[in-house]
Amino acid sequence: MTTPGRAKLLADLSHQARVSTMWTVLLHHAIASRSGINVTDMQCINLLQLRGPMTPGQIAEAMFLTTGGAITAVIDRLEKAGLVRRRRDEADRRRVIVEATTTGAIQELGERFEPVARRYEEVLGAFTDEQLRIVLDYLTVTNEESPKIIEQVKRLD
Amino acid sequence: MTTPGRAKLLADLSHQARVSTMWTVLLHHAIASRSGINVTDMQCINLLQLRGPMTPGQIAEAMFLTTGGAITAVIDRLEKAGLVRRRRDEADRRRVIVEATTTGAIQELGERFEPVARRYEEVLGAFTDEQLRIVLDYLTVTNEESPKIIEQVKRLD
DNA sequence: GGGGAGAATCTCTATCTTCGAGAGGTAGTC
DNA sequence: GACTACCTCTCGAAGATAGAGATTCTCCCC
Repeated sequence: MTTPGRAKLLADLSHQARVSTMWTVLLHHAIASRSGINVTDMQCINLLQLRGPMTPGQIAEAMFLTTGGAITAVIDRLEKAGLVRRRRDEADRRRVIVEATTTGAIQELGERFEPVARRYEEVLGAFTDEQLRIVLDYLTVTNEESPKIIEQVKRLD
Repeated sequence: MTTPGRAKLLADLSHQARVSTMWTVLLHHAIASRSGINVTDMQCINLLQLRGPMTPGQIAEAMFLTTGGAITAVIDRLEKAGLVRRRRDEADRRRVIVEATTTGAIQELGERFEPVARRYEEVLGAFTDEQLRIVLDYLTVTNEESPKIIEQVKRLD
């Protein structure tokens, strides 16, 4: 049963969620800008760090870019900067596996933004364990749903 | 006092939050791609809808773009598409105020992605009112903090 | 061998940065 | 008030960078 109170709650949540996506994108720009790297390139690193090694084709599909032109150039730049590594898939030698490196440049990149992570955790200090577990639930559930929503958008027309 | 349980909780939250930012950026690409508009242009509309009218200079600063060329072109494209409107600031005639329109093209754009919003609310169906209030709190607090974090990143070097 | 998949290369276009011009505001001086 | 010098804000043009689309090359599978 949807009470008036809940309808308002959902509307407020939708609004704040949308505001949140705006800040997220802006924060990405800020970080990329300060790192001297491209927003696209940074997003590619994120992808590789969070989802593990991928082929250029998979990266292209996930990021809405073409294999030729875009992705090859992205990987070239990142490889040159020592942030990712290309290696042939020995099982299927047509394929290339791209993976984020784990030392050097990429560690520096991470450490550079430690203060941001710390600040985030400070903000969470206002919440009890019990409350944070609920927030964690929320994030986990929406994260699981996200790829499906993106698929839905892809098929919209 | 930080218990071992809480440390794990914070680490999990940081991780899921980072995953969430990744999906957010990908979702933005998907939506822009499907709307036949540029990611940058869409982010600009978001900004104007959520923060109200701004000058080209303010937009440029927020979006990490230069006033010349980039922003002028973004506004030109959006104005041509009927999504924003330019008007002179009568108080300071050097300034231009850019604002999102409220009818026509921009409404269609919003309606087009109704299904996404509905799906999001469906996901929230698994949570009680009480839990959603906590999530709303979380989003509100982090949204208030975001501009400060972005400022912090800008000043990092 | 022939068909197909996956990545890289090439050409063309779109978008962004840099530099500079022009219009408009502000403060100091007389 | 009027003049000057300096600042702020937007816009325009030329060069640089990133992305799309088509083609080529290597490798897999039948």
